[in-house]
Amino acid sequence: MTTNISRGPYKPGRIREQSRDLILQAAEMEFACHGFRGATMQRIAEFAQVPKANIHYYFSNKLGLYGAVLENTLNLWDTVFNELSSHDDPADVLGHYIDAKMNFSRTNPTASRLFAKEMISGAPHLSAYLQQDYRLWFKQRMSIFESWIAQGKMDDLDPAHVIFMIWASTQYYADFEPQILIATEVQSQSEASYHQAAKSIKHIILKGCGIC
Amino acid sequence: MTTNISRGPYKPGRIREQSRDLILQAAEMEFACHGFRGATMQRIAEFAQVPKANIHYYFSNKLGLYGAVLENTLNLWDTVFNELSSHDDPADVLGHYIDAKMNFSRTNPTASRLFAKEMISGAPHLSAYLQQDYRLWFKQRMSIFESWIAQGKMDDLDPAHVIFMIWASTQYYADFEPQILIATEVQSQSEASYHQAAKSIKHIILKGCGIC
DNA sequence: TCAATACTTGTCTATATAGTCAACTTTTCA
DNA sequence: TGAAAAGTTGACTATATAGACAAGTATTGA
Repeated sequence: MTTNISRGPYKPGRIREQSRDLILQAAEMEFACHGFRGATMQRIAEFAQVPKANIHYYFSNKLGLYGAVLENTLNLWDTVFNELSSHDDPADVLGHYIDAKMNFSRTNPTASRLFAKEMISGAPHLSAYLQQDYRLWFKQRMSIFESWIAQGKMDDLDPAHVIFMIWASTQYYADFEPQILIATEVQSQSEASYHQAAKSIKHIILKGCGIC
Repeated sequence: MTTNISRGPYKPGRIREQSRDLILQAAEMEFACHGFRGATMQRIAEFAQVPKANIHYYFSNKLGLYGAVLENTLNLWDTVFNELSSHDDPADVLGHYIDAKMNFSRTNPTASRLFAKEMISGAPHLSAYLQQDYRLWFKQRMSIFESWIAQGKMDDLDPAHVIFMIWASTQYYADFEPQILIATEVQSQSEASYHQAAKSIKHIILKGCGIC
């Protein structure tokens, strides 16, 4: 009857959480597939099976929705990032990290693709993240590699390139799936095939870095 | 005065070629940055500094333009693909191929990004290419690796994963440039830094595959 | 040089899209 | 149980976009 002023103080409630999650999930798919500009609110609404106006009830606008999706994704990344811990044995640490990253590619391919699309577009919405958390993480991990090199536990390689190779190889299985499916002549990548790929990557990275 | 029926038989002439190239170049940038749906004919026209109507004189529609851009890009790819030739010495062949691919990433980053975007979107416009040329190329190169393995010239690894690792690592430097720039704390990747990266990749791949 | 052909472009149209809004229903809790 | 808050949604608007078109200019070759 009266105008709905809403946005006042609200009671959390699970409806809000559920609806937001539903929309975020649909948005992740659409943004990952078509990028920020190519995605449409209409298609997101259809995927989520809610009217378009409902999206605008939960998210300020398209950019706000995209930001929320990105934030979700970055939280997932951070979890995997931290799997590369400091430890005495490089073989253990790197082997474990490669497994964790491959597992992420397998279970969160859409998040991986969303991130890749954003990067390829020049990361216009990620500069804050890249300058802060990512930069710090990278520096810290670099020093781990450097101490391994100093201790003669691995070859004298620029650690940056080793990290890039691990990221590139593991994300490839999520991002370039069509190419992989056709090359390997299967309909879909199984858990076993991911496992096999991880094994090959670990073999090449560890042996290639002189870690054995 | 009279209606322009054009599209009849035409005389080649250099104007046509020049204008088409100009538009194709602008379109490559726009499509690489925003994907097929996110790209707009208006922005392509602005980049190329021609009126939008001019684009429609040379290309049937947006999809036709995208197809022409993709075809251009695939021709470039094929050139680099063929650098992986059959030869007795795996170290020579792979080393040369990695150099060629890195060189491609450095000199054609936009082509690499366009291809990546298309892949991440599920390669809806590349199925013909993937099913034909690519599939054939892949099979042929697989057999080269297999013969090396049979001759004990390299470790017994699934060649597919080795090829994927080379592609992933080399394309990473074009596709994920923002991440690389921030991690390495430079403003732009120099030819020297690409060379250094290629050296690291060659070290890890060759040693990692037991080719020495 | 002149007519036919190739090329250019301002203007227009139909449609798709982001976002608004007010009326409505459901949920919550005192 | 009832009123306030939270959530839903159909209808609307302004704008952006792909594409058409006709009237023009430039180029070419007989």
